[in-house]
Amino acid sequence: MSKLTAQGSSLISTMAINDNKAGMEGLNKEKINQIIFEASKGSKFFENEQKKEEQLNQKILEQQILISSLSSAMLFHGLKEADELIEKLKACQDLSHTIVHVDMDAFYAAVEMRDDPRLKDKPMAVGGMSMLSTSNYIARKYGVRAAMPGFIALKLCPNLVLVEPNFTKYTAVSQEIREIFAQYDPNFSPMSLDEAYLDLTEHLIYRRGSSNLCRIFLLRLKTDNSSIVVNDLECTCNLNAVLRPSVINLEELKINSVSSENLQEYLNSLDFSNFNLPKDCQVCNKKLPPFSLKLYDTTVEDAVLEMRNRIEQRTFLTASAGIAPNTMLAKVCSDRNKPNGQFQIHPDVQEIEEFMKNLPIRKISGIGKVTEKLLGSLNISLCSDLYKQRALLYHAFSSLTFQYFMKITLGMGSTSLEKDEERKSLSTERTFAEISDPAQLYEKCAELCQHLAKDLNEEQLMGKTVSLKIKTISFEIKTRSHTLQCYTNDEKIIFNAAKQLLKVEIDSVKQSLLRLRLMGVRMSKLVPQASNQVSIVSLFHQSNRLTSTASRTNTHNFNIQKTDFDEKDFSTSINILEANDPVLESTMTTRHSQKSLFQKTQSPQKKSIESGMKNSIMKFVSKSERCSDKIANNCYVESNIKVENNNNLRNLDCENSSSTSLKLQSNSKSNFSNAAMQNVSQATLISSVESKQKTFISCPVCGQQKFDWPLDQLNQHMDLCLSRKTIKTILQDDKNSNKRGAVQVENDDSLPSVPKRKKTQIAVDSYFK
DNA sequence: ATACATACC
DNA sequence: GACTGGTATGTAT
Repeated sequence: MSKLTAQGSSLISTMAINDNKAGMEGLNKEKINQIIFEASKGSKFFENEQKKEEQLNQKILEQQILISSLSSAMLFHGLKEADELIEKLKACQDLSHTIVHVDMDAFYAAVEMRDDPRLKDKPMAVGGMSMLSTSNYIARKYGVRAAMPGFIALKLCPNLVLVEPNFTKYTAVSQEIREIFAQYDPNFSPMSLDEAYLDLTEHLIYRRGSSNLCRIFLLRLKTDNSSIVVNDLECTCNLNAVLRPSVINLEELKINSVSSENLQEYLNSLDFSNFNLPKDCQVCNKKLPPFSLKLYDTTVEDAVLEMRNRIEQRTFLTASAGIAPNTMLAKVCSDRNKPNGQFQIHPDVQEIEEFMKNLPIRKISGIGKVTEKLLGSLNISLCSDLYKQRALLYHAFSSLTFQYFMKITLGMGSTSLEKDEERKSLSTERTFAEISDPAQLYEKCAELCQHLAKDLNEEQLMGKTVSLKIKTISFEIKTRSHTLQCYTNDEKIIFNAAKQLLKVEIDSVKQSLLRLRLMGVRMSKLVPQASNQVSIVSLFHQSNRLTSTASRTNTHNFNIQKTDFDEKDFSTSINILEANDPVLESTMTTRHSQKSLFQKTQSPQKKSIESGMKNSIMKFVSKSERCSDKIANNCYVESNIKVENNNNLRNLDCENSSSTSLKLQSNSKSNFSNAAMQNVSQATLISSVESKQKTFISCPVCGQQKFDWPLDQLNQHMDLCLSRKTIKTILQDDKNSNKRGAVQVENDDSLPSVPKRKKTQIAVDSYFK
């Protein structure tokens, strides 16, 4: 602090170099900060940072005032509350899991160095002049790091080599490491292309009972300690896939006869030239490299070492790992011995306490530079300080944040990896050279909406809330959002909403221009698009056929009549695109699209088995029970839904149309508008019978029938029915068997640092395959 | 429901 | 000269 302010009012603390990252210890921070400062000062960006800094200082000031106004009685109360919470937390501390966080070392940079050895001894970074994704360890010595603009990095390190990112390549490598992860935890939780959490608890049980053979792997012989050296003539295929089966096969009997203690020695003594092994790789035809055999123990350390070695053999890249009883600690541990190392915190309260004592709060995932500074003003810099200042924290922060802090100080975190929650939002944004011409702004907006609609369609999603994000040339960020009447992924409807949000902003700076450097569009409140909308339409036809009085129903009935926005609220002269026929047809296939550099990808298991309809039912049901106990219930709900769903389909197929109904989100005027059809994605459809322009609808839950039941009323009715009847019955048994303690905080759900994955929608039995 | 801020990679 | 892009979530209103 003092050093920074000593340089004048100028240097911004939150902008200063962050030496938190591995490989950045003991830098000449002062010099680096000076260079960053010189490169930044006077820029719009810098001015905005100053503004933010002032706001933060203001917040700190207010916090100080609040703190100093606390009476000793209040402080005592805070202390009491804190201690009570801590007791409850301790009571439900779970040390029975073995969580591992695996993180590739300088991932993008490492891939580039692997593929271009000329980079190996040079400072390099992946990214461009305006932003870096990552840097190698040589560059880090100069203070060059991820999230730093390239032009500043070049000032810090004039010899820095910039490499354009190649995401296709990183994704391919990511695929390879995930294949390995899956062998240790099929339910692993990827956080980005280069890192994942694994729950090794089950693997370790299996491992302890496994034969030595299962724990022997091939390692290429290294000429030095650091990295595998490959020459051009040698095979670089997956060595353990190509050769391990034959080696193990040949040696099986002997290996089984040697005692575990002597086995490694025996493996070292083997001379493979005597073996009848292929000399060349059957995949690439190149010469197979010389190798040794390594036996790994049944311990966690060896399991993780084995995994890391296999990653290296497979990708020629190194990974670091952290082993601990929860995700929060595992994450911190994986950073401890980076690069190419691992660290374990054993499931022991004393050891955890000892570890937390001197751990800087900034190391905890979820505590960033702002929270660090905020807490710094309360003399908190280590995790143990959170405990010391617990009485203050109780008063200074929301109860959620307070709980989060208390959990940190106790070294507690999530002990399960709840996987693959459906995404909550999808967005696209672009930075550009200043645009202020309204026509061009609308044009940009249209582009973004087109992009977003494409992504939504590729992911088979529809959303309800459209948000516009803008960043002015002075880096001020604004978001404006509007929730539509119904779910959509139609480009025109999205644009119609976005353009009107944009219009308000353009109009609001009256007499002058809205000058932007960035625009983005986001869709949230997502539901899966019914994957079989076409067949649903045909089901309408089918049910019509069943009813002699049925009137014609065709797709034109579903056309949207007007745009979703109220025209009176957002009258606009811009008329580039009008909302039209949203797409009714969609395919059954689920396509994956590669998104951000860091985005998690969903597990393949899930996507392949879900139909849109089932998804929507799951979504609907889960919403009501979102906060309840998860895994067990979900499995149960899941299987019930499956049955119900099948029954539904059977009902449709046969003539039993006694219960005919449709649950739709509120809708208007026309019996079944197009928008309503889109809402089928979150509908439970059994069947529908139309007669003489009127519709006879019955609730699929209770069977109650009504003539021309207004959709919003039916909706409400079904909400009630489902939540009251279905869910309650389904969950009744579980509630009994799954008693939940009075301690709310046991569940990590709402805490910032916890990697959140909601429920597992994979069928129960797939776990055991 | 909306806006903004913080955090993560 | 130049300071990203995508997602989630907490806080405040």
